[in-house]
Amino acid sequence: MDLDAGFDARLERDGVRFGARDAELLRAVDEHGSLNAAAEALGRSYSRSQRRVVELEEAFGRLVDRTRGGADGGGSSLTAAADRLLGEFARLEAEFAGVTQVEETVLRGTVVDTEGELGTVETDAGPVRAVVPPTASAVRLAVRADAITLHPAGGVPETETSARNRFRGEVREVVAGDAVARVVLDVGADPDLTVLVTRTSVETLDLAPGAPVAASFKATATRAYPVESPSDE
Amino acid sequence: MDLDAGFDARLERDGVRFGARDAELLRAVDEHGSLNAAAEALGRSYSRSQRRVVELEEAFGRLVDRTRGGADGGGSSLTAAADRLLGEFARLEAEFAGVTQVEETVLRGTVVDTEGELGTVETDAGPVRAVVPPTASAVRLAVRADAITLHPAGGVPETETSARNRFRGEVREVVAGDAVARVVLDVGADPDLTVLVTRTSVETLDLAPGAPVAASFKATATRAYPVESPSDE
DNA sequence: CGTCGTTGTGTCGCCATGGATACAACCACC
DNA sequence: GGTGGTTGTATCCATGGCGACACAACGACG
Repeated sequence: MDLDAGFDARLERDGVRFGARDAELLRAVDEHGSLNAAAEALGRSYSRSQRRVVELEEAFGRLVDRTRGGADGGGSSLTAAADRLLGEFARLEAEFAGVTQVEETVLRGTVVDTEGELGTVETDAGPVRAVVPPTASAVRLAVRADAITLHPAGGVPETETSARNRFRGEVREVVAGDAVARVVLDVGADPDLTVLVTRTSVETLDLAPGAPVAASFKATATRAYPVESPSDE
Repeated sequence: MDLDAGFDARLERDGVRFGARDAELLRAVDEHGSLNAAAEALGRSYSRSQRRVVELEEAFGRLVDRTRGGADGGGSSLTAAADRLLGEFARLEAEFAGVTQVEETVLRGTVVDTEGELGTVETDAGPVRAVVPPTASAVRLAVRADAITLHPAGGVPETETSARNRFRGEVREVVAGDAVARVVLDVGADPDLTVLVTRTSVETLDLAPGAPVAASFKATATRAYPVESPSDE
């Protein structure tokens, strides 16, 4: 499906939302040294940009140090608070971007047991402990490729680690990238399990098609979602 | 800081964005059996809602099966495509929500080496392999609490697993929840490392204040961000 | 064959966002 | 003391999203 997942991140305080557009503006102020030049560079009107800064400052505190007059007419620069805000926003955006970019394998299963927020989901590849929604029996289980750790097939008994889920499988394919490799694992379930590891790991673990391997991932990093059809009345 | 992180998720195709508002509408159609009743229930105008459905269908394919006339006047129900779309959207939203909810520890460090998208970041707790931005030396390193696996202090040599990062630490605090526990670890760095594990793991690993323990996490699940101050010219 | 609650379609107007423009205030420098 | 490029502020206007409303089409059922 050629569906693109996207998002608009925001930081909120006192009902005021700091979004991508605001971040752009502050970055432009930082880059050009004045609100005027910033608005110009972004193709926005000065008046609106100025007002927006004031709005933001009412919620987030002083963001811009302004100087008026002088040989160069003055200018504006960011406060430390604005720097922090921008940093926080960048981190949030990067994290969201990670969600849309990292591959994940979706297994189908049914919840057979639940205690608190955790539950056990029975899948083709075996039982999986995961965070399950309060009321749902048929679920989809999404496991991020970067959340799975690989081990030698014979290694580490399950009790030795806090990763509660463990599959035994066979390497089907290794797609090596620059520094990162995508490993596709046959674990006896319909969709193969794709795992993201460093190339170093590919070597130390001797990952090649046909090799046996164990895959483990944490229950707390695995989320189950009610299976689509909301019309199951 | 009382900053709230938020987001608006969307699925996009052919430039048309399917957002939370659209999901609400489709769910209401499913629930009430007609577009009319759906719009009514959501306090929206029928005309706008109807047009929106048509817009969406131009990009995402048939979403609503309509019946006109009949004793009950007709009605609408969701197609399988709409169910899938809603499922996909719910998953996306849940995943984003996870990002804003799961705690993470942010370590400061400097990039000392880089190959491809990966790099080595030197931190107070030792070197960490992580996904690093192309140009940045001073970085913040965010590690999600649910991405860290715990092991007995003496266990598993590093080469045995694909988790390239390993810290040795001491349990400082265990906050037990319903089924999940938050473990705070002293790893010799300024912010303590918080880890999310199941209560089962707390028992099998004998996690209690003062206990020695090893924490490992994957390089591919660790992201570094340029340190805030964009004004470092 | 009329009824009734739908689905379609068109038109109007409200309102929020943001651009355009004008003008006052500022002030180091020449 | 004038100059120049800022920061403030006010006002008007264009646009888009959406509600309000009106009306045609539909078709099983009584």
